[in-house]
Amino acid sequence: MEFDTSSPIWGQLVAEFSRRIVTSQWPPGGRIAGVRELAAELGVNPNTVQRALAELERQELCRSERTAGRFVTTDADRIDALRAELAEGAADDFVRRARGLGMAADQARRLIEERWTHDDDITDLAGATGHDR
Amino acid sequence: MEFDTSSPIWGQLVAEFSRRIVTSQWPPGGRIAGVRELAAELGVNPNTVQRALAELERQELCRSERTAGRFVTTDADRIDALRAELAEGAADDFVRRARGLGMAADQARRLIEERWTHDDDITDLAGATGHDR
DNA sequence: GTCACTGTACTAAGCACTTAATACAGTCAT
DNA sequence: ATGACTGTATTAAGTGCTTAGTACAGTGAC
Repeated sequence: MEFDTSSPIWGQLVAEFSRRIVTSQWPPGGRIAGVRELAAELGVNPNTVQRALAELERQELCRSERTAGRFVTTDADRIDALRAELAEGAADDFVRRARGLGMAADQARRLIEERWTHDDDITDLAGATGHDR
Repeated sequence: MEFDTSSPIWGQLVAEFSRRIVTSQWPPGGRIAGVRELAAELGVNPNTVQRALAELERQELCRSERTAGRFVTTDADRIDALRAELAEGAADDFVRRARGLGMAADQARRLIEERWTHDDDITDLAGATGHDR
């Protein structure tokens, strides 16, 4: 997996593991691979994985059985709440950035619709909110 | 200004300064306050401001007159391109995160519309993409 | 000339993150 | 009992970010 060097890897792992939980890639009650195995899969140090999982545990998204391994929570409400948190976080980030650029609601909506299908198109916003010329 | 401790401040300054340029808060050709003044305004070290402005210069968004100060580019096309880059970046980030959560296009659209007006509402997504219960 | 400003450069210190390398206690199959 | 697995803890090293402090060259007003 590729990581952004400009923010801590353990934080990016928290996001990735959370995503796996809400998409049931890591199903409720399922056993999570060991820190050494995850570290090898992700290409990072076991200590870094450990730190990310400790944070997931703090959020009660998983629990450690100490010697048997680590398991995803069986609390479906907690998982649904996590999904809502992540969705709202993504939406609020976009709204904050779009408003910061001075975009209007319909402009933002059109932009999202456009980027939804093709992630590597080139969009020309020049003139829509641009300068006098 | 408040900064996220989990990513470099100079990078957050690049984003903030870019925002000021595309919103004409820093108008084309306008003089940019000195590094010491900006640092005092933002509550950071002048060295950190310097690093952010050096990056803006590398992107040809401003140029240094060495002793007279620093000025925003007068190239309106470059500024329009920057606005498009920032808008697309925000949209692509949201699309990537929303798809990663398994959201459908109309779900994503509704979520954005909802978060556009009220940034601190509580949205209940439980059941929309949730578990069997 | 003097003074106040500009951008720029450099050092030293402190801090968080990441890594490698061990080490230890508990569980479980054999 | 032995060996292989679990989570967890610790140390040392290297790196990047941020800060404080200092310094220097060039410009312009007086």
